[in-house]
Amino acid sequence: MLSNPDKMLTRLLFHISMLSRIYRNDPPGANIAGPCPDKPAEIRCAACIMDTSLYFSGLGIEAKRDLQQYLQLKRFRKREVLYQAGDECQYVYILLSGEVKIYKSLLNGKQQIHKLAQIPGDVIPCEDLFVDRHGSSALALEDVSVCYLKRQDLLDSTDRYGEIATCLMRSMSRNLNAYIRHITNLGQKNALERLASFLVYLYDTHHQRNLNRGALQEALSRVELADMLGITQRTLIRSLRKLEMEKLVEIRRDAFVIQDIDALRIISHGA
Amino acid sequence: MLSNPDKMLTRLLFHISMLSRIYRNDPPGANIAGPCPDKPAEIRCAACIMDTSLYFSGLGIEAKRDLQQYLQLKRFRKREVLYQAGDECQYVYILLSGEVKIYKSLLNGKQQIHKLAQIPGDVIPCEDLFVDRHGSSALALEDVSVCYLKRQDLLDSTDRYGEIATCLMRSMSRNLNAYIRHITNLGQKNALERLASFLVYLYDTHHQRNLNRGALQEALSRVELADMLGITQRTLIRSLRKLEMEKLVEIRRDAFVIQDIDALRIISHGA
DNA sequence: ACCCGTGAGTGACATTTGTCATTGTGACTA
DNA sequence: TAGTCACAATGACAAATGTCACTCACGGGT
Repeated sequence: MLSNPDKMLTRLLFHISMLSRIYRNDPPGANIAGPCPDKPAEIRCAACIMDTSLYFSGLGIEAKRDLQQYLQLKRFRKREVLYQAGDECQYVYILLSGEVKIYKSLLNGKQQIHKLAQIPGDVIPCEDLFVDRHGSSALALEDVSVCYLKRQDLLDSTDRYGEIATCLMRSMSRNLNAYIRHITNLGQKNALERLASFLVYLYDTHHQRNLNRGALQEALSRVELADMLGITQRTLIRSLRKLEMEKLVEIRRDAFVIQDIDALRIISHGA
Repeated sequence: MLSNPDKMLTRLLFHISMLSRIYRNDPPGANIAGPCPDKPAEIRCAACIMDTSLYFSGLGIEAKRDLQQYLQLKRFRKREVLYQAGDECQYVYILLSGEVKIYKSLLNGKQQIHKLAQIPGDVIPCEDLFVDRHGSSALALEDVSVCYLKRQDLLDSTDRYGEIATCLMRSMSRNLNAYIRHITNLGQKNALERLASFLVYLYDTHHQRNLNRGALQEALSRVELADMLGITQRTLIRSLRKLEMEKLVEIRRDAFVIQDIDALRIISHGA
């Protein structure tokens, strides 16, 4: 089976040579040692990969270079923790591939997933950029690769290049709207409608990223999906059953297959 | 009865003369015509009022001046609409006094209030800064006064002065965290816990603004409060009854009087 | 091939929440 | 002072959701 994230990463690595040249304003034929010859190519590529980011791709060369000096590459294994609520908020991560859940734990053991980072370029943690300690926890749902840099370095870079601030603001703005949608779902919709909304979201994001249209893979367990939708596992499965009965979606162990996206959209908007 | 918002505005107006002097680097005794002598004092004051804003007070003089040229003052009557979802997103408002609800309407007529702007300096709409059309609607819950300027002027100003971008990012960051809290409340708490959370929030924000500690006035109707907490009016009132029975809060027609904030905090964290 | 662990799914019942029609209450007006 | 209006509050019942103990199914390791 083909693993899309890895494929994407490979494609990105392919572009490194061209991009690193551009950053240094070298002529096309020049030797591509890159600006930091002491670091392995994988790390040098970090900044280049930003070109595929939804937010950072529009940056000018100067700004990119400025960020590049701080950027490092890192991988997290499936189920590995990026950070936990209460930890010092030292690093900012830019997602390259994989999926990360960001969640808050309550005293009674419940947890609320408030964000899934899955689009390359997603900034983690967007909400804690100006906070000393993390308010949420982050965990890799699959193998994940990220660029990361010190939060303070990013803020410094932001001061030097206004464009970077704009990128961050766009990212935050996008997040704000995603949160508003989430709030509206949780506040005004019943379990079935929330589930339909999630499936529509999944469908749309997969299309947006041109992933295979048939089966929507999702790394969340049933309990995690329930934690995100603000329902219990029991209710989630009841709702899944119902959508399956009505032939709107096919439920596989590891993926969902949408059979009637229009009907799902209608349900998600509230009966 | 003493109206706090108006009192605050009066106090702000009192500071104008001093502040406008500072902006122009005039000696203390100079004539205070202000940088825009063609506009009435009320409008000129707009920029100065920013000094009391949670976000803009830290700006340097140059940045403030830059913003000042665009700022205008405006008042909205109780129940007046600032903007509606779908409208062109042309202006940005900075709250001076009063309270504004920001909400999303669903097709089935329900509405979800996702934010109450009530702290002087709150930026409205924080989430639509990079969007052409409003995603939510905003309505004044009481008489409201705001500074406002064109969205594009603000963005231009942001490009010239990085500090302004930082202010906006801090504001957005604060909003993000407020939304995350809201999501967690809606997703993981029952009606009683949500209500307790709201009362605690009300208590804390009133204290933060040094309002009278006894009765917490709230401009929301019961239905609106229910719309914010994601429950129905029926359930809201049931929960209010329960807290009243247990002597944790006294319910007046126009205000809440907290009787046991610690117990409320415990309830709000989930049993 | 078997065991075992983890997560998915189920059934029965309790509890919470929603629905809807109706009544109560205070504020404003004529 | 009565009339009127909007909002607050209630009762009875229906529906949705949660709880909890349980079974089922798959995959990995030995």
